[in-house]
Amino acid sequence: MSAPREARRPGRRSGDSGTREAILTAARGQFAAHGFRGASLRTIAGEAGVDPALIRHFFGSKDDLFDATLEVPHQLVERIKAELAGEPEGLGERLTRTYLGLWEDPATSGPLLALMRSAVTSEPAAERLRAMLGRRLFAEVPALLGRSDGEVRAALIGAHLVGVALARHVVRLPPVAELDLDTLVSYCAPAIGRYLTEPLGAP
Amino acid sequence: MSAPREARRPGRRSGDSGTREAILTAARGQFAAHGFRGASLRTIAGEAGVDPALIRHFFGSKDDLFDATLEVPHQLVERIKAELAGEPEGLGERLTRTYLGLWEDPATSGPLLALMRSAVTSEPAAERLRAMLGRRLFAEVPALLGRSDGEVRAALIGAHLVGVALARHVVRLPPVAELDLDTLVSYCAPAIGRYLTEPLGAP
DNA sequence: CGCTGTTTTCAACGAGTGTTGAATATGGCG
DNA sequence: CGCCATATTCAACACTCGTTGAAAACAGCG
Repeated sequence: MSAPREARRPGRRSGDSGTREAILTAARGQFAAHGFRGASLRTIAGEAGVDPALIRHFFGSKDDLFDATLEVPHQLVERIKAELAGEPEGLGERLTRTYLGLWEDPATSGPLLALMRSAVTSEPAAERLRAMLGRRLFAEVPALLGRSDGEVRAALIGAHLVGVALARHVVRLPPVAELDLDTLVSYCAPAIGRYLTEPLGAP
Repeated sequence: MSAPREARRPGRRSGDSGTREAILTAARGQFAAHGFRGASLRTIAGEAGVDPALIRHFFGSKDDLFDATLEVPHQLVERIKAELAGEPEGLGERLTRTYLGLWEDPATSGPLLALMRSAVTSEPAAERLRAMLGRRLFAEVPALLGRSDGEVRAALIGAHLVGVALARHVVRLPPVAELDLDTLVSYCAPAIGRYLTEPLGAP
């Protein structure tokens, strides 16, 4: 089934063993699959073909390892901010396509899953998410959009999109999970667009 | 800090000790706070002022206890179905107010939180949620709405509302969490209404 | 009263957790 | 070559977890 099981003796390996990266990759996978609490250092180490003690040597505690995993989402926030700075024509559709597209690519969906699974279960992780979104995204949206109530609009849009991603990729609810990306985008984009431009509140 | 610590000796207690209900209440609280994995039988038992072994005596395994906790959400599904059967005038607003209102009342928000936290982290719980929504809600929506694509519409509405509830009550994202219910409903209701009535897809 | 069934605690097992200190091998520098 | 820093494993500690079998106290019925 898996790699040869000759018990490896201690000591440094030959050549450029990309062990550090292997651990990070395994950690992302496990955090994405089971959340922060559900993922165990022993499983992560096993998947990386490594002793658990090595994780501590490289990263310190389990929390520190989780932090090291959160670099990618930071880049994603930047990507969305860049999108918002573009021309407002068709912004709603581009936004939903970009965001939902991030969930289709395993390379980016992994960290997003990990963040979601962990933020829902552990308060410290939720705090990190709040800080990341609040300080780095919402704070700049009003300026980018040229509207004073941009923060609320951004939050509503985020809530809707996250809800769709959750239904599609976490709970895998049949109707939303089985649509292909293009039709799903065409369904959601109008609502997103209206949150961007139309007046808020009751008519 | 807490109750008197006289070590209680074994044996039945006097009178009608509502212990079974106490365990259920504590379980709901802990599952809501930490999800299925994060909640421990020992903590639940401690909060109910009871030995962990008593949980097994009443409910069996931890999974069985969790199942016993899921009665309330079943009732909530029925409540939403009743709403959908009402007159279509202003249905969007009534729906979002009803659903988001469920999250404001601690009695109903507890089980919802537990379900959400657990469905996101554990696949069996997600399966239960899928079954509950798929069989008991989505299956009947097309008939209730008198539209063939009612299932997709219901899923999109659900995704949006769940996303808002998640932002407001789980992650507690400032803009959405701090609005009072009425304005929040007035912001979201139009989008929900359009998912109910307007043609789906790109213009 | 005595018997039976239910409720309750106790003590413990076995597995899994994060973490730690020490031992061993390799790489690269002087 | 010799030396030090780095990479790697091993063995173990101190917990916590879910689960279990048995014993003790009470309730209610005959």
